[in-house]
Amino acid sequence: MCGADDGRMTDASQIALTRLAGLLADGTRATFCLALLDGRAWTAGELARHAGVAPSTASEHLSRLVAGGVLAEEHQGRHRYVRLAGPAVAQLIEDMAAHDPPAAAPPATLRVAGSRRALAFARTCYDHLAGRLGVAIADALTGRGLLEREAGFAFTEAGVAWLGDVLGELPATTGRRPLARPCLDWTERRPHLAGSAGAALCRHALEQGWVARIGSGRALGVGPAGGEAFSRLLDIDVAALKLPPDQPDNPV
Amino acid sequence: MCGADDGRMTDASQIALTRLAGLLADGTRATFCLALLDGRAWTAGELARHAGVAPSTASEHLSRLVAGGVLAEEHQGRHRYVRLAGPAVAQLIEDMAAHDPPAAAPPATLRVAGSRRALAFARTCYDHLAGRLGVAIADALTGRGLLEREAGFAFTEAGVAWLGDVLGELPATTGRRPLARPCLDWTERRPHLAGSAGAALCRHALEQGWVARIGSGRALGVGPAGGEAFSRLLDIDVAALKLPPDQPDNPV
DNA sequence: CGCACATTGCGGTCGGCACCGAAGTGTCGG
DNA sequence: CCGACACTTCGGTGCCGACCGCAATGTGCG
Repeated sequence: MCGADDGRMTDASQIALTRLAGLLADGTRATFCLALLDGRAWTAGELARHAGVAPSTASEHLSRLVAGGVLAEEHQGRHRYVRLAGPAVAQLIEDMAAHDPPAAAPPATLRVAGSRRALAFARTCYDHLAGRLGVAIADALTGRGLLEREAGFAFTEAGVAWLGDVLGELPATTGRRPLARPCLDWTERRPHLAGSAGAALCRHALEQGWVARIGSGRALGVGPAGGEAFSRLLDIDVAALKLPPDQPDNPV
Repeated sequence: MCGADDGRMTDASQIALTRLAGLLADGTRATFCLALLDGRAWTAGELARHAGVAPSTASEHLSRLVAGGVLAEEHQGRHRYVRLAGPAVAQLIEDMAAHDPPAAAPPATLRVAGSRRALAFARTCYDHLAGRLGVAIADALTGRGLLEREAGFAFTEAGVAWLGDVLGELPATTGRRPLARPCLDWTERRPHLAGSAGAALCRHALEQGWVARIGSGRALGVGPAGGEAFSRLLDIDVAALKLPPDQPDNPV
């Protein structure tokens, strides 16, 4: 009745299946994909260091993953940022990683999901703050008339004064690096504050103990001092950021 | 806050991911798995011929797939039957095969699902009838007092008469092969009729045009003559078998 | 009991691929 | 304009695995 040309269809599926599986069958590439499960965009060098391979090796792997539709890439200056191509790919990788060979393993998927949510909350991007916290800072600066969004980011006169007040001194502006620059956030899809001011603010936050690195990655946690500081300086409610508004509460 | 020991967790996921992906990254193994997507159990030799490799090669691949939890095996006489380990594995393989590299391909999943349903309906098993049709035949024979289920299958006196009436002659019983034997159906999980009577009935159904092979596999289609014959001989409603009762209608 | 057949185990061969180091290209920042 | 840095490209090396043929094992059937 039906079932004609099953052979051709199977052949096409076969090459698609082996191609995708082959991409994930390598330990280094699998390490890349699992690291990218946090939803962030990583640079090629970061992934190389994370996996313990030479940058040239990582470059080849990334090119292959991008060509295979597993990753999406974006060039930003001298960096090559890569992220998972989409939620379907992320789901597929989680499913495969969760698949147990003989006996069941503890629910690893749960921990990955939790980790992903934590990382979307606050992290560093290159040398400045990103994630929901970074976006909230940019929003608060704009809302209080300290930062202009027209033609890229630019601090107002009041904004420069605020910056000097917070940091104790203004960041050096000797080079060509602008004081403020917008940087697209990879998880929020909205700009956060980059440039020398963004870097100085991030360094200051780390030095003051407002935020602290979690583990060896770029994830950040906000301590009590940070909650107080962000609330006092910019009226940001850090606790409210930890659960995104569109995602009430689904601990799986 | 959270996120501790992410490294260990990632390592564990990494080996699980590469292990599973490595199993599916080979063309021959992928061909096996795609063939098994029909839900049937195949013998090692059948899969070897289907993929065009030596039996020894197929044997190694199957052992690896079984050890990796992708396939489940069952030994029946001198045959080694393998099938997908479970619906989760089948879903995973379909998802991976449907994943498009650069541009999207037509919905192959639909066709596979359709094919699978058709194959679960009627097929050959070794040399006799299986699938829902095979199970229905065994049920009808039992219900009409032609077949006893105690201590394996055994035809009653009326059953032997019915058999001779249908076939025109009784199947040879010279060897040690029993006239009737139960054979567990892989998709229905219930026994159907094997033995020399099952083989003779299958051969007769093919010769009379009651059923016909679909493509090169073991799938069978039931023609008009078959519908009439099964209804007249055993009061089986073939049309009702085509949609399983517990699965109303979900064309995906 | 003996033949036929399905399957498995074992060496041996060969191709593919992951890896590195070194050299080249483009960008950032002073 | 120049140095530092991120990344890419290009040989070259070594290992892993897919494949086969042959021999051995176990089962079904006459």
